Amino acid sequence: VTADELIDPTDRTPVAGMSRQLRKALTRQALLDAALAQLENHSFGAISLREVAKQAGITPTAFYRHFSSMEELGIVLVDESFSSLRAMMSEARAQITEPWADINTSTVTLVRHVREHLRHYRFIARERSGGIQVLRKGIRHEIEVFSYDLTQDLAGYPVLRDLPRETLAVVARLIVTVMVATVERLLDAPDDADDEIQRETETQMRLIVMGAAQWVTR
Amino acid sequence: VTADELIDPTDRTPVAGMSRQLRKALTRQALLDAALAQLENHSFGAISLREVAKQAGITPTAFYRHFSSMEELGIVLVDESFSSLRAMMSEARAQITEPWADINTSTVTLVRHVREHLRHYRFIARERSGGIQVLRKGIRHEIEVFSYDLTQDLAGYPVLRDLPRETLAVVARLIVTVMVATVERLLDAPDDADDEIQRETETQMRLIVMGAAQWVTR
DNA sequence: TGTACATCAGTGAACGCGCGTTCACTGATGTAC
DNA sequence: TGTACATCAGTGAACGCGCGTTCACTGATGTAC
Repeated sequence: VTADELIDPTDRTPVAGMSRQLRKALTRQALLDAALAQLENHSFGAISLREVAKQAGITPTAFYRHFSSMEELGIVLVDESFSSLRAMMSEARAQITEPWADINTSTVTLVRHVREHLRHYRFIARERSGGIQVLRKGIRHEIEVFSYDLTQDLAGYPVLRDLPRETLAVVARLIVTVMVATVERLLDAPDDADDEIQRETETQMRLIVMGAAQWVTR
Repeated sequence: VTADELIDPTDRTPVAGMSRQLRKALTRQALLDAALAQLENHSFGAISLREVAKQAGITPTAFYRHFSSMEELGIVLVDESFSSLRAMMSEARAQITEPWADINTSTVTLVRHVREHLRHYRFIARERSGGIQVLRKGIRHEIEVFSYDLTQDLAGYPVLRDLPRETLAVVARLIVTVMVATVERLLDAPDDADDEIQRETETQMRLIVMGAAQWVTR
């Protein structure tokens, strides 16, 4: 099996030595990629099993060898979308220093990460408020967990040390709200607006942390 | 024409003295209401002309006497949804006093207004990120105008007077982001969470304004 | 006021289309001996 | 190592369904005289 053969998962010509297991995994990924491609222009509720199968290079019936329904594929897509975000976050968490430096680092990282995973973020942003309940619930849950983790991180900053736990959670949810809004802006904006959006987000984060630092002494 | 006859716009039995114009207006509103009802459970891209016509009490073909397509109906629905919000805002604008009191008033008003216009807000919240471009664009435009108006209002507060105009705009967009997030939370939450959500939003708004007031003196 | 004609909101049959899902099948891969 | 059988990813025909849209129509409302 050469690299070229692996590169095109829609090539279903028999290849000596490629195991059934590997071919199946490639087709499965081709289905996920085909769905993600269609999701650039349509919401999840508007894409069809037939079109996804077609673009992945299989017949509609073969789809069922991989997923029991489009909904099941959607759930896998939510997980796939968040997994690289989770990886990014645990890297970032290892490099925490102090708020004012971290705000710059994390906003720059966020903007770059969105640009590098546009299709996943577009999917998440759309389906977060979309019509398919199970996807909406899954996405909201991931974001809640994210907010909770951020509350923990905020508690580590000396400048916020004296805030009650519940207030820290409110601040964390506010920050996540700003992050979500930033993602939405990036998805709508041309590439050359990235720096402008990053600066605005950074300003907003600084405002929030300044307000929070004042909070306890008001 | 009695009140009873006017109450049921799906009643198409001839009524002496009801003008064609009035009957047509009633049917048109019945179509908009039917669409709004279906939008409680489905995104706009997922509701059909046939179902909307059926629920409004007319045949699918008669739909075209009122709108050239579902998309056109959607645009009217966006306008209808924002009109009561705009009315609320211009009322609120007449009662501006000082930031700390206004934050409480406006968050309480927002929560109540969302509860009173649930269907419209749910439609807007979904389609703001939804798959139908013309609706998304329309909604984003309305929100931009809203942000611009808020920038003007903020400029009137003595405590923010010394902030540069562009910073005021950034603060205004941050506040609008929080408002949008609040609407989304209200749509997901049970009625008895309203007070909790209102308090959290109020806290977030106070944090932001405190941060902004500090901004100029940093 | 009465009559003849115009308007037009709503009807019902019909169309072609893409959809999800079923079914019996094919043939390469995998395994038991 | 060779043979016979099992597995199973993918095929292709077929189904019934709801969709948007067309068309010629009906009959109450509206208007001109």
